[in-house]
Amino acid sequence: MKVLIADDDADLRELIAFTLAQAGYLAIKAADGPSAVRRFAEESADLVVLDVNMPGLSGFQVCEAIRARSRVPVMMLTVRGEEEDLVRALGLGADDYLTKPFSPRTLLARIQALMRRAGMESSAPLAAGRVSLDLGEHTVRIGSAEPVRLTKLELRLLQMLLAHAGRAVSSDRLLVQVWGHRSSGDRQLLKQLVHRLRQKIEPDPAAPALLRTAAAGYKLVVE
Amino acid sequence: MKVLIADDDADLRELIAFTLAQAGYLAIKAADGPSAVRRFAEESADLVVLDVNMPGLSGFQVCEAIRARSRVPVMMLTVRGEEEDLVRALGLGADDYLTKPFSPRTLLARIQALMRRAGMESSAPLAAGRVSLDLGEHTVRIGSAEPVRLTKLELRLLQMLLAHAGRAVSSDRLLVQVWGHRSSGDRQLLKQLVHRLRQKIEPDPAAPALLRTAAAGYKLVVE
DNA sequence: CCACACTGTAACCGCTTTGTCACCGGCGGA
DNA sequence: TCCGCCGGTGACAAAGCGGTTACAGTGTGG
Repeated sequence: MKVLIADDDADLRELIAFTLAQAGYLAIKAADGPSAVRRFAEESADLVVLDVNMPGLSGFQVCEAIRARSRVPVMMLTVRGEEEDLVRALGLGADDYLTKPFSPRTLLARIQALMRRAGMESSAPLAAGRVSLDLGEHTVRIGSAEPVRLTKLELRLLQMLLAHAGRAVSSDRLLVQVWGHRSSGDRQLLKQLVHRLRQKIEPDPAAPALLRTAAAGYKLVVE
Repeated sequence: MKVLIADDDADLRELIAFTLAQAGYLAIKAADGPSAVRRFAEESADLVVLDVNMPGLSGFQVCEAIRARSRVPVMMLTVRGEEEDLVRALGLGADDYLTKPFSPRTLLARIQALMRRAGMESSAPLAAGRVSLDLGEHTVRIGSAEPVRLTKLELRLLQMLLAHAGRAVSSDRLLVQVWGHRSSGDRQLLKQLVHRLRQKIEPDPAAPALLRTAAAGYKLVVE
């Protein structure tokens, strides 16, 4: 599930991205209006979080541009007390509206509510290289092979690796992202999960080509 | 369009009623929880505005009662800064949430947004593939077979699956949408309901062809 | 009052998923 | 060399989940 986050405040942008990534969403970031519109088109996001005040194009203009092409849920962010903004945003077809400051939990709850409302449980598959993940169906497809069914944990692991395709992800981070919060001593779980996943997706599980061991963690190889 | 306004603060209630009346809605008023539930049933309102703090039954309880019977849009009102409330309200199936104090314009804009959204959703098709649902008669017809009578819950379940025909709908979402509240631990209910529905609509209930188990939920197969 | 339909609850089965343990082999440092 | 660490592997037990049967409570209509 891809969420586009457009905000020129780097701190806030990263905070939102981190919160959503923890919740299993794939965060796509943009720092200004024009790049938000571009990235939306490129990535075909499933939900958009838009700051009202952005350089280039305002959140309103971005919202308008997006609405011209798509009915994807849009959540607008603005500073407190600008009532005009709220009315304008909802008039432009935004689906929800949040005033800063807000807590990550609040944001997450509303985003989940929007997703639920939009009926977007399943969505376009995530893909990188020959690996494409279908979150709705809980399957991966490697190249043109038959899709393989994955369990919840396998799916989550692969999703995290896919989100950082080509780069190594540390064991600690994977533990946190897949299980939520584990002591770093719990490598055994990860070891097993990787093993099981390799059995499913590697042509030769003994010589991993896709899911490789990397410095202090693992990485997904996409050529 | 009828809007039910439930708030024990007479001033606020009248203010909201006046605002909505100006905008062309028919306002129905209730001053406490039990009368809100009663009036909702009597008047079959198209949208509900609920204060969280009310005598008799809290806004949450009223929301739960309404969700048990209807998917009408619900907007909750509460005092500022009660983050728990927000999470809880959205979890119970409320559609929007506003913190006091708010301006009448804000309320109106959000209510109109909710109405718009509800209007879009109500156009959801009642048929897909060989499955067609008659909400008035409480029946389904599979292909050209005889229509089958469904119970209230079976109808709701099928309606939800039909709204996302071909895609998987998670158990949690089905629980919220069919029963209205329910914690995700209550899978037993869903299990039973699916079983009973399959007995009615599947040619061979032991090998489901229409209502299939999918990743973390169920889906309706339409070829 | 009884019969019936509807809904909720419990218990059981079989399969899958997940957590845990034990062991192996390579590698680097004491 | 010996030892400990680390990743990989196989095996097994615990937990979870879906399907099913059975039964209890409730409300309705005859």
